[in-house]
Amino acid sequence: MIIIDYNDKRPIYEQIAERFQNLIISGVMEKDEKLPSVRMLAVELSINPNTIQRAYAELERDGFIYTVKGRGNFVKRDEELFNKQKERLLKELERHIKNCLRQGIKKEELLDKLQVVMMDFETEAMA
Amino acid sequence: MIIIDYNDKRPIYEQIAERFQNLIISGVMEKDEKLPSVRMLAVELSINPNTIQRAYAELERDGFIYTVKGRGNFVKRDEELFNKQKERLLKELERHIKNCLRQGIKKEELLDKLQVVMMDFETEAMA
Amino acid sequence: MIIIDYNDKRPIYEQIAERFQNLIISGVMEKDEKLPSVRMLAVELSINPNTIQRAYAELERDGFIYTVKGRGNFVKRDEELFNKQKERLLKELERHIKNCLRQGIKKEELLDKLQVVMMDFETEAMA
Amino acid sequence: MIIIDYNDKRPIYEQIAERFQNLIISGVMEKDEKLPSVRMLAVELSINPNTIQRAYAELERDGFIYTVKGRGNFVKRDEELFNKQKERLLKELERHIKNCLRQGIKKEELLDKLQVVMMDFETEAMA
DNA sequence: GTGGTCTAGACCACG
DNA sequence: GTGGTCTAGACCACC
Repeated sequence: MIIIDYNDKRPIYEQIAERFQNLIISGVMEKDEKLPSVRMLAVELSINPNTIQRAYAELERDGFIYTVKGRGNFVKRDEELFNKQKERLLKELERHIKNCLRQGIKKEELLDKLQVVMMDFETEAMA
Repeated sequence: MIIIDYNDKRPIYEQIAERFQNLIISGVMEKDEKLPSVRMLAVELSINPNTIQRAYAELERDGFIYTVKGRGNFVKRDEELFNKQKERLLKELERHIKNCLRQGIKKEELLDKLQVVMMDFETEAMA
Repeated sequence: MIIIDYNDKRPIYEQIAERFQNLIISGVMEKDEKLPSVRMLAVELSINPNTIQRAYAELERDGFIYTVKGRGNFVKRDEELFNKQKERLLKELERHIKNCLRQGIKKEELLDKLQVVMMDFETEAMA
Repeated sequence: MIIIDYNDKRPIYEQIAERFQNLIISGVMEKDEKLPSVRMLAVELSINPNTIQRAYAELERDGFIYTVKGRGNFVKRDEELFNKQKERLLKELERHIKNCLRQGIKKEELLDKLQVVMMDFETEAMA
């Protein structure tokens, strides 16, 4: 369920946190569903439990999961939060698009790219 | 001409390199134009000369400038390179758009966003 | 009668103990009144009996209840104890007020807050 | 400047973070003042650098300091943030006062306590 | 020299 | 068995 990309420059704990965030927001993981325990996931990914712990701490701090000591971590699903997250993503996208334009990429190229990616995504989702 | 944002999480050398890259690709800096000397820019930004040095090294490695020992650093303008850079940017954009879609942002929202940003950019460019 | 807040960071046994403590000191639970049995309460709250056990142990240790083997747990009501408890609370309040002052909250703000809360509490108590 | 209380139940990193927060909000530490380096403070308090690191990470996340890699951590001073922090403290105070009232502490006792603490604080501040 | 990440392994509190 | 904290020590990126 979780894949670590060691070529990715971002820290491992961030990759893990982002991955779960995706699973939660997209609805693949349901409300109150239990996340894998810190230790088990650590073994599975063969990384240190501390690293998982940190990813989970991040997710809890950001409101995506809640922790019950002695029981585990569970999905939270806070719609309001999801909207905030969406806005953050769009903001970042804006920054990125502007950067593209400033470096001379044409409007048409951007529109094309967007169309293609959306098409890909849909066919992928069907499979 | 160069502004450092200390709140930005990216390393300083990267900020500087990116800024010059923008100036070069957008054509503000012309072919064979001289970049500020390492020492002068270091004083101007009151940062360590090593940091400037590294930014310039990065730019040279990526083919945006060329270095003449004892004379300075100069803009290169290699069209083929610009295309590579464009592709890199579009690749990154693709990744980001996919991320948006996976987190439940609708196609229409993305298209809207793109339109708005492009409009903004054009009016901004006129001013 | 007892509500567990899983968002609360404090351990469950502490929440339960505090809740009973409130009921006892406020007089809602009378002297020699029987507390729910460990097992029944555990089932009712669907938590581990050990947790209830620990809450009761805490209450007994602090002198709020007494245990009769094979019979159950009963409210104690020891006025002297209540005074100790009061002092503990006031001590904690003192620490907190000092913290407020150190962080630049004005005397007037604190007094205002106190007045408002006391007013609220009285009208609430009447209802 | 920093004291760790090993009797305090709260984690060390939290104590350290709170202490700096106090110093910053109260104005003892000025804008852009440098905090002790992670390693130096670790040696001084004879605790592990990771623990300091975590305290600093917390402070940065909460907006009290900013980090410049390779240089150190510096005081931020964001007035808006301070107001939020003040409200948080008052909220907590409210909760606490209510708890006192519910456990039968009289209004007069609370008012007295407040007066005394404020007096203490003032004379202490003069010294 | 600075901060940031990660591992290995320990201990504690909780259920 | 669960998560939370801490230590010791290593390595990296940055300045």
